[in-house]
Amino acid sequence: MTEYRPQQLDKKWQDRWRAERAFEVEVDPAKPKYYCLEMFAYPSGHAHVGHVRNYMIGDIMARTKRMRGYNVLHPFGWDAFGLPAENAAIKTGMHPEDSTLANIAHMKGQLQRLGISYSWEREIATCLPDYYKFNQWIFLKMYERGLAYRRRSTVNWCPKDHTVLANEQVVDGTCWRCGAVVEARDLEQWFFRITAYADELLADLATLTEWPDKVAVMQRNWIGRSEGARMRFPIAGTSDSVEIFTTRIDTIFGATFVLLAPEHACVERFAGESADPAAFRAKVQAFRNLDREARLTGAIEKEGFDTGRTAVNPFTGRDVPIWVANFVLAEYGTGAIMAVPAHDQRDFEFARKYALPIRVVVHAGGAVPDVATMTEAAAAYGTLVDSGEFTGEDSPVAMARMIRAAEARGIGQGEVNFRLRDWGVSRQRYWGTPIPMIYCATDGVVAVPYEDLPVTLPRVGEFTGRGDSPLAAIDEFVHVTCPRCGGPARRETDTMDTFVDSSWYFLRFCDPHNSDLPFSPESAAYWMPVDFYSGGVEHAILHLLYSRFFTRVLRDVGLVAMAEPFTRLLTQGMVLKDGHVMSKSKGNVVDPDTMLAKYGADALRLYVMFVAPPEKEIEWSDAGLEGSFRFLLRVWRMVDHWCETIGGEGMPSAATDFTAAERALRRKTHETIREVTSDIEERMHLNTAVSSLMELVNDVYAFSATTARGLPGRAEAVGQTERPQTLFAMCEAIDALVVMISPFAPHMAEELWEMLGRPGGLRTVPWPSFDPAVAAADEVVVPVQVNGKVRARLTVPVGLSDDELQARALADAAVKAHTDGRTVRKVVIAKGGLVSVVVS
RNA sequence: GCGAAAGUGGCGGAACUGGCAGACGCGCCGGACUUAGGAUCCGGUAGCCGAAAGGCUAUGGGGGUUCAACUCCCCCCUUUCGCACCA
Repeated sequence: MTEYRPQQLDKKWQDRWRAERAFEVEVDPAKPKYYCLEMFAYPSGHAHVGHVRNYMIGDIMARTKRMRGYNVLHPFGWDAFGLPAENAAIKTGMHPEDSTLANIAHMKGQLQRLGISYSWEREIATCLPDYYKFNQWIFLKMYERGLAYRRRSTVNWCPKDHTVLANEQVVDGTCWRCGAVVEARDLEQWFFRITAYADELLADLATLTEWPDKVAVMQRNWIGRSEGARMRFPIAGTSDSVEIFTTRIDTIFGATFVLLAPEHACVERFAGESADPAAFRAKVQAFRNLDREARLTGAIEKEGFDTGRTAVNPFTGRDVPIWVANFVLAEYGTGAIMAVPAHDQRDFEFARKYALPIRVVVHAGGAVPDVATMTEAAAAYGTLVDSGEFTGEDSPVAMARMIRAAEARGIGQGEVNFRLRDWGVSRQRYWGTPIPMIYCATDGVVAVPYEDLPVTLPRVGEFTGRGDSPLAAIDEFVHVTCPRCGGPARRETDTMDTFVDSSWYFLRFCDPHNSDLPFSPESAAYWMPVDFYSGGVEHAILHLLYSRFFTRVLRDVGLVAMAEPFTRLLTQGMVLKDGHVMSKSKGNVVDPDTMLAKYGADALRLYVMFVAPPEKEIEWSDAGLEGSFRFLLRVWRMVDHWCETIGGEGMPSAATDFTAAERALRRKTHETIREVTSDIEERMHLNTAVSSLMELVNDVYAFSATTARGLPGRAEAVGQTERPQTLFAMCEAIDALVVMISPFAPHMAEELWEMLGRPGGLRTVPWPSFDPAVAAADEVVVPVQVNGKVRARLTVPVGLSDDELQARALADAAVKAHTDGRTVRKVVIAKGGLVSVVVS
């Protein structure tokens, strides 16, 4: 009896895999490829069980696909730039580069100890110049194509620390560090024109058939396409006009005032032309600050004030007042709306509050709303009334006609609007990719030439968290000569959003050491798209949308052929402890290394896979882990018990004369092969794959008890010769078991395979194949229902005719007891093999 | 408020296309082996009635479609997640 020592096996096989470069791959056009990827990690320091669950899930797929004959790319890397390291530097003084590299080293060790089959030679870290050089390269390509541009935009500004804050650093409207009330401030910032791809990003969601619906829906809502019209309302007494966007042009005869966002360009102009510009501007600024604060605390009261100006409703010709309102969004549409209080709830509340006029212009079903008494807006489509030549038409028809009329008169046109906005990528931070741009007094904005890349991030000595971007304080960095005129110039000192890093890293893995290009088109043509991608649902919108955007840009640049980077997506559930998400601050993390010391990597992997389907959240349980460990012991004992009789390279020759017990075991073996294969590859139900393996083990134990060799630990007749058929059936079952358990428990499986004397490392062994002839039963149990209740189970030969089956069912004594004295109205024989008798 | 997903034994979960509800595991109960068992092996385990055979009731609640519903349809409740003034 060989003892199971998981810690020794973990080390033995991990060392051997590394020495044999077992998981390194090259492009091989002769073999089908499979690109299996888990979202790379932010190197926070220590991975807990919640993090590593995802890597285990991917590893099951990678290891299975390898044995299924695929050339499997399974890489890993580090999303190594970001705010936490910089904040830690402010607090502890440790340089972000030092802390990040130390964290990476530790976490890499953790993953290796779990036996995740990564191609470590392809490891990348986004904070290294050989990676972020190509962030800059892609940025320049974007700039050339007009997809990267600069404009003023609002940021959170802490007036005390003189610094820009990220949204998550704003707590209840105040600075997270000093508590000062955060202000809105306009800065020049770089943007990526993701909206240029909005239509394509939306339409192609339909092609992502192997994504969870949930994620596609979230992206669809995020992009938020809406069809409507843009209309010009002339400003009374001027030759200018206010442009509005509406999706309800059919209600335009009820538009009784116009509302502007506080940031709207006209607002500043009206302020300047007003009697008391200072008072006017004070009101506007109050709205802007309140707006940002309220976004975090919840709904705000709708407020506004009269600009004193009026516009002309182009359809009614009447003058309508122009107001500024705090709930109108500057970023959406034109930043101005026509208010139709009778048919829009927000406009209705506003009109009631400030006693503005209301006109009903649409009648839906039911009572006609009365302006004097109505308590809410009537938002439904209906038939137009009091709408001039459009009166009597239904809303959808009226909308189309009104847009045509507006276009004919030159006062507006149909327009599609998106909720999606361009992506602001500037960060006034240190620990990120420098934006490769230069500002020259003579030449203006100049791109850094490609041959000068990378613009290397200089090492900053001290982090105070105050003032501008830390890079702005480094003279050698800021002062450059203009690449165009050679004169003095200034570098951009902002860095890029770290979402840039993660928007193309999956492409870098195809060719991670390329120093000329982000990756070669040939490598991407072979490996892309990612066949299986798994990660947290918290990335359902931004990361996945940005990655889809980048892939399209790189397609248009000519580096890749396809548009969608991820064929199949799995969003894995979180791991909870005591009902809460694991986190260092809550003190409820489960450290994988603690579990490894006790049970080894295989038991931990098996437990996490078995306890629930991958996409569901799980509650950590020590008892469950213990149970998985016991199952592995059970496997170990059985294989150990049989390996001297069925071991070696020669399989017992296939016999024909099987006993019923041997046939039953072979049937179970092949059924298990079928179920485990489809559970892993198709359904990703890893929990039921494990339970199928458990059932097989239970059957092997039952079969073993019937043999001369008996059960492990109490072999009464060790050495007695078994029938070759018995050896064949046992050998077939155990080989299939060891191979199929290997994605879950790779170290133990390798060791058992070696103990069995089988040639080759397991990754080179083909996955067992399902033989339907062996799996076919010769008898089946058919339940018989009478009026929907099961009253008997008949054991009948396979292939019995429906007529014969019906005859036997009705002849059965237990069935008769429920049919005697009644009339059989109907007998249904279901495809699945079930007889349903209806009596009355 | 809008959108999405989910609700099954003491617990985690299974049931794939409408076809035997509760696979598999944890826990618990019993047996074997044993100086011992918290190891191992075997068996039992949804609830209620019954000595048993068997019967009845059960998949959040209420209706419906069907020979047959965890599964499909309608209404309601609860939970989780996402979006949250998008004109």
